[in-house]
Amino acid sequence: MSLKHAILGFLSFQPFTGYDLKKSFDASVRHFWPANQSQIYRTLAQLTQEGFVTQEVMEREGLDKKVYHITDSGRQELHRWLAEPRAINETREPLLLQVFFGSLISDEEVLNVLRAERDAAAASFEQLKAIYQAYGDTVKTHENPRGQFLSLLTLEYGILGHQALLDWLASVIQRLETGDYSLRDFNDLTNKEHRE
Amino acid sequence: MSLKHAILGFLSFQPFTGYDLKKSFDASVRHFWPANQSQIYRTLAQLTQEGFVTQEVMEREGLDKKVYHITDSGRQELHRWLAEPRAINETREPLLLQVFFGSLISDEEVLNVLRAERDAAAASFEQLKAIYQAYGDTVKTHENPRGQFLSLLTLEYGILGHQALLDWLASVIQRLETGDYSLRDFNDLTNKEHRE
DNA sequence: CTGTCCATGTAAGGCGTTACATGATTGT
DNA sequence: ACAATCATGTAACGCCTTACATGGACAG
Repeated sequence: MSLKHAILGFLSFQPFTGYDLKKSFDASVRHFWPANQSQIYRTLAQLTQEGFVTQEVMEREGLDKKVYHITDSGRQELHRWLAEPRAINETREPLLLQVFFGSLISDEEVLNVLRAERDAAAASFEQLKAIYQAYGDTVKTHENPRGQFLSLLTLEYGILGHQALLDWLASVIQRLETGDYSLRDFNDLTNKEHRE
Repeated sequence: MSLKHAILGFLSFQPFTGYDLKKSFDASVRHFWPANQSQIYRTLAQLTQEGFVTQEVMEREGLDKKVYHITDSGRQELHRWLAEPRAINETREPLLLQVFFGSLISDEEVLNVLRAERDAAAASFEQLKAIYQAYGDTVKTHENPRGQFLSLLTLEYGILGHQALLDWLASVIQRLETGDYSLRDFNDLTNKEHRE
């Protein structure tokens, strides 16, 4: 379970309450690992049970506040998970199902779906670039340049991915608008490996 | 639930058994919508209950064989779903968590993870291209050129996405190997919209 | 005095995976 | 004789989402 390890990751930086963890997720990793509140609380309970975190209870008016700390065995587990290559990750894309079965609906209906996707993708593309540009200069001055660099790489990934998506969407929309059923040619793509 | 609609999609082409549906998934949409056998059977039971499919029982030796047919209300539901724009789809990328928290492990450990990912991605990239090239010429001669074209577009998407991924991985690996913490410059990227 | 922020959780249900179980037919 | 293919399912567990519930503090 990756959510466990994402939480351990944040706690390895500093102790957090469930509430603050939620804010950290939303502020940094939500683009590639969204997490919701109830999930975070449940997972913190599990982590506590497994001995990977401990809770420090701060008495408050109303409900008590619980600050979570990572334990040594938590750090060990996190390290193990981070350094371990994962097998291929399976992705599910409802949009592609819509395209795949697109022959069952009209061109206008397909285009409607594609244009909506393009608009949404364009918006988050701009958003990612804005964040990227806002933090891009902070690497050298950051207390931990390597860590800052690595975390910004995830934004790079998002930007490049969105670029590829927008590219594809534009070309698909154009082909459908003109009734041109021609396919892209990928023969120019160098595949240096597997060649003799 | 998209699996429901993927199944309805296949059944809109022709009746299938659960077993054959599984093979159809594996042969065509597994790259963007993997489905396993028990899930398919459970979902077929649900669809039957909802009146979107009917079963035709064929008596056999051993267990009976059940062929599923889509109903009119199933076609209607499928159409509705296909034509409806979805909101943004959330994606979860364990690899990016590993990179984001990469400051907790060594360069060699990060590189190990990234190289494994690159190798896996390169393999599925080649696989996608091979399928694409095998079917690329069939559009014009296909009984349903539009449908064939649309289904091949999903392969295009996969190929472009993998290209972007491999691109990113190569450049990240190179920067980490040389200890170069510089970021990509995306200022050249045209964003024609949102500009005055 | 209304709403937002801080902070905690429970309940229920849907989606997905893994493992297990059955049993005939066909190919090596 | 053994394995693969055809074909069906159940059980159990894990992950994720949505909705609901509580309650003080503080700002407009």
